[in-house]
Amino acid sequence: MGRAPCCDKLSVKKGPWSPEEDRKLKEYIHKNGTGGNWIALPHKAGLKRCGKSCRLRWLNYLRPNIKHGDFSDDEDRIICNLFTTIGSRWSIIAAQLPGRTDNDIKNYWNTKLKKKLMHSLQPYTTHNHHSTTVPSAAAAVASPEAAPIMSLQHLSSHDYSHIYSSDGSYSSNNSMTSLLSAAAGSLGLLLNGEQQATTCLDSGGGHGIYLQEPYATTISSNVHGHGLSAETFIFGGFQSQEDHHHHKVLLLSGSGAANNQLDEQYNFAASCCYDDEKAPPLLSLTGGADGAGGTTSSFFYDSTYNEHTATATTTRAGAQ
DNA sequence: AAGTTACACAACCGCGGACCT
DNA sequence: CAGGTCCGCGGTTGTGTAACT
Repeated sequence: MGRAPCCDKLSVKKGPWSPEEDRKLKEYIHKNGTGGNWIALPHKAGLKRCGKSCRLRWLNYLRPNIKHGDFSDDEDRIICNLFTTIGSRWSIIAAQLPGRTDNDIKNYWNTKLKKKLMHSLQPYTTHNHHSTTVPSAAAAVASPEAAPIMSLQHLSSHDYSHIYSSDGSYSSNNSMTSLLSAAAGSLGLLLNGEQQATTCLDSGGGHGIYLQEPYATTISSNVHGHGLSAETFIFGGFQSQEDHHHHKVLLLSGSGAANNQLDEQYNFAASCCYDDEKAPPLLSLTGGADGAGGTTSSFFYDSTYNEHTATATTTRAGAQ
């Protein structure tokens, strides 16, 4: 048989913790430790709380050396880098930031950092050089003919990539997609309904995103053919201008493993765009992928990238 | 001043893997 | 090995408060 039930859900208190409850919990843990059993702890400590609730309160708030308050620029950078590398693995990210909890970082990302990142990618129209609203990728797809080409302010107008949705129905409400949409909008990407099959890695017949040659290097993949979702990942390419001073990295990112018929396995880091003459890279990009079912890809990038050392290849046996 | 909306943060919920009996 | 609970995680919701109308 197993263990005793966690707690009597009807008799436990919920909601915000009172100072008195905090005091009891702190006192108990200081004297006895957690004892490796959160379920039994509240009863022993004289608290009418679920063990899970006690654990959360302790780990996220009462534990010593917890850091509250503003995040530093360094912390921002670490969070951005790790998020784009491993996704929303908050506990792993928190492990890299002493004093910060996963919950803290998660909240910070959702409420501030994501917006901050978006704001740093403010677009403008390159056709007439006046400010305009950022069109989401989804909106651009819905009305491709009306979608203005967007670009970063410091990128010249010829420095475009075009991004395509295979069926023109690129849309999703998941947050990664929203981020990517906004990023696409600010990176000179134009979505429309055409398909660029030659560089397609789409294994599921769904809404792959394709970078138009000659700039295309890497492609998105829709593993299960259900549009963008948590199981879907996108990765993007990069390009540079001839003068070696302006490097643009397209933010199209994600990570994941696909157990589809092609047995593709990917583990990607992400990227962002930057102009190394104006600012250091916001995010870096590393990664690679391998596929046992006929797909091979390699993809790497680092902050010392230049057009001679960086490569990105995407090949798919029998798919061309 | 009152009502409404937006935001930040704390806490809860449900799931999956680890573990116990 | 099976059946059950525990633990930790990530997503979501709830709550308090500031800003706005």
